[in-house]
Amino acid sequence: MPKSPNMGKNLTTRSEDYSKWYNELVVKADLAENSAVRGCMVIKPYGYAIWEKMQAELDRMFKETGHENAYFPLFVPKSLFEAEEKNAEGFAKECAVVTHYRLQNDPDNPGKLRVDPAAKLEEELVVRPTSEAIIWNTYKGWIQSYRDLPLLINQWANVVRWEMRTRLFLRTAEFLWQEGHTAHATKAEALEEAQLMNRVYAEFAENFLAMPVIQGTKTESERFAGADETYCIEALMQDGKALQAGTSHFLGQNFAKAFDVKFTNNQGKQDFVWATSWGVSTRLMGALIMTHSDDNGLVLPPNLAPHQVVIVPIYKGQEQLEAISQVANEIVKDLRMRGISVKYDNRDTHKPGWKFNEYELKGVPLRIGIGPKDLEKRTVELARRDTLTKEFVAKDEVVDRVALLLQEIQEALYTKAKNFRDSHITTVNTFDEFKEVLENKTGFISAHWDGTSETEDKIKELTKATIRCIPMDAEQEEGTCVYSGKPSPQRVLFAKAY
RNA sequence: CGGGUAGUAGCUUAGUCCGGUUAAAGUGCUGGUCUGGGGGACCAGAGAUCGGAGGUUCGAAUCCUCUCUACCCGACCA
Repeated sequence: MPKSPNMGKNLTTRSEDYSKWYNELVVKADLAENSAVRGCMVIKPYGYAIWEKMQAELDRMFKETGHENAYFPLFVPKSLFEAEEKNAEGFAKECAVVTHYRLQNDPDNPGKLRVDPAAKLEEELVVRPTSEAIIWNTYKGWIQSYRDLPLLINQWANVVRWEMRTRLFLRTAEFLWQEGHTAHATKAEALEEAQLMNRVYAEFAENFLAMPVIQGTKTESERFAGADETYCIEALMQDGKALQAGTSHFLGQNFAKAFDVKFTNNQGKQDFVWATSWGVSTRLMGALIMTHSDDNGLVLPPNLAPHQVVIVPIYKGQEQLEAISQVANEIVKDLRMRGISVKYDNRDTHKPGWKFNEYELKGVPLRIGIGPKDLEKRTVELARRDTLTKEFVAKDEVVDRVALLLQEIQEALYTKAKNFRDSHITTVNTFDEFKEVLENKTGFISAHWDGTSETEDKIKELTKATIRCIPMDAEQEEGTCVYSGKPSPQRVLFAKAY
C-alpha cells in the first residue's frame, strides 16, 4: 500500500505547485528535457513516440480530407517575409535571422571560431516562424486556372519563434507542428475549409487526446496576424487555465494579394485566390499531460499510449521466470493479434515494485502482473492506471478484458475531463462576479461582451483574463456587457490562458 | 526583454555570510551476498578542478567583474 500520497515517486503534487508538477513530470516521465540552447527542448524517445502517434492519426485525417504533404524551406528571404505586412509585423519581434554563411578560425583566439565578416548574406534569411510567405511565393507559380484549385497541402515541420519565456512543450523557441496551406477559387470554399479543419482538430482532440474542446472564433485582437477569421479549439487544464490547442485561419485574399496569386475563373476573369492555413503543434503534448495526469505521474489515453499494456512478471529464480514468461508470451501474442500494443518487461535488473511505479509514472494505461500464485490459479492481476484499481482475471479471458478496458479507459478519461470542463464554465452577469469566479473557482467564464477591443483590453488589464473564443454553438441572447454595460448579442468565453 | 532567486558527483542538496588539510550527505551507478505480489537489505567500490571566463589573494566552492542556463514575477507570445 502507498507509503506516501504519490507512492514514493517524489513528484511535486498538483496542489502544492501545479507549474512545478508539470515541469517535473515532463522530465521524470522521460518525455523531454531542456537542451544546451535556451528555450529549445530535446524530445526524448518516449515523448516522441506519443507525438508520432498524434502525427499518424492527424496525417490520416488530413489525407482523408483530401490533403497532400509537401515540404518547404526552413529559411524565408526577408523580402518575401515582409510582403504580407500584418503577418510580418505580428511575428517580427520573435524572428531568428541568418545573416552570415561562414565561420573561420579566429586570429585573436586560437582554437576558436568566429563569424567570417566577409561572408555576409546579400539578403538576410528569416528562420520561419510560420511558412505562409515562402509557400504563397511558391503557389504563385503553381496556380493559373480554376482547374488548379483547390490546392490542399500540408507540411510537417519545425518552426522557430524567439520566445522570452519558455516551458517544455507549452512554449518553446523551436517546436514541431504541421501547417496546412490551402488555396481556393471562392470565399465560401475557403471558409468551409477553415471550418472543416477546425472540426478535424476538435474530433482528434476528443477521440485521441480524450480532451474535450470548445470550438469557436477568435476576437480581432486574438486573431492570427494576416487572417480575416481565426477558428480555434480551446481546452481547459486541471488548474483552471485555458489552453489554445489548435487554430485554423481563413486568410481571405490577403496573401494572394501580397504575393500576387491570381487565377482565371471559369468565366475567363482574373481573380485572387482565397486561402486558409491551420496548425497544431507539440503543444498538444502539454495539453495531453495537463488534461489527464495526476500526482502519480502521467496518465495516457490508450489511443496515444506508446504501450497500451505492460506485463510485469513477479518471481523468485529463473525457473519461475521461465514458467511465467511462457504465459506472458502467450498473452503478448494474443494481444498483438488484436492490435493491442504490449510490452513484456522481463528485465531481471529491476524489481516488480520498482516497475509498477515506473509504468505509473509513464502513464501506461493497463498493467498485467503475473506471479506464481497466478500460475496456480490460472489468473493474472490487471491494474488500471487511471483509477489505480486492480482486479484478478482468468488468464483465458484477459485479452477480451484488456480490449474492453482500453476502450473504457479512453472513454472514462474523456468523461472525467469533460465533467471537469463543464463544471468550470461559469455564467456571470456582473463584473464583481466575474472577478470572484476568476479568482476562486477559475476556468471559463461565460459573459456578455460589447464586441470592442477596448473593453477586451480593459478586462485583460484588470483581471488577466482574455476572450478565449466566441463559441460556435453559442445561443443568440440579448444582454449587456459585463464590463461596459453596453448591449451584446451573445456570450463569449473568458479565461486566464497558457 | 526588465525585476528577483538559484547553479557544488547522474539527480536532490549541505558547505558560501566569516577564504585555509583529502569538498560532505542522501539517492543513483558498479561488483558481491541475501532477496523478490508496490521504488528491498547488507558489504565493498567508482564518481565533482564546486555552470563558464577573467580578476583579487601566499591560498577561492567561498570575495569581485563579466557571461551562460533554469525557475518565479512582469511585458510578449501557439
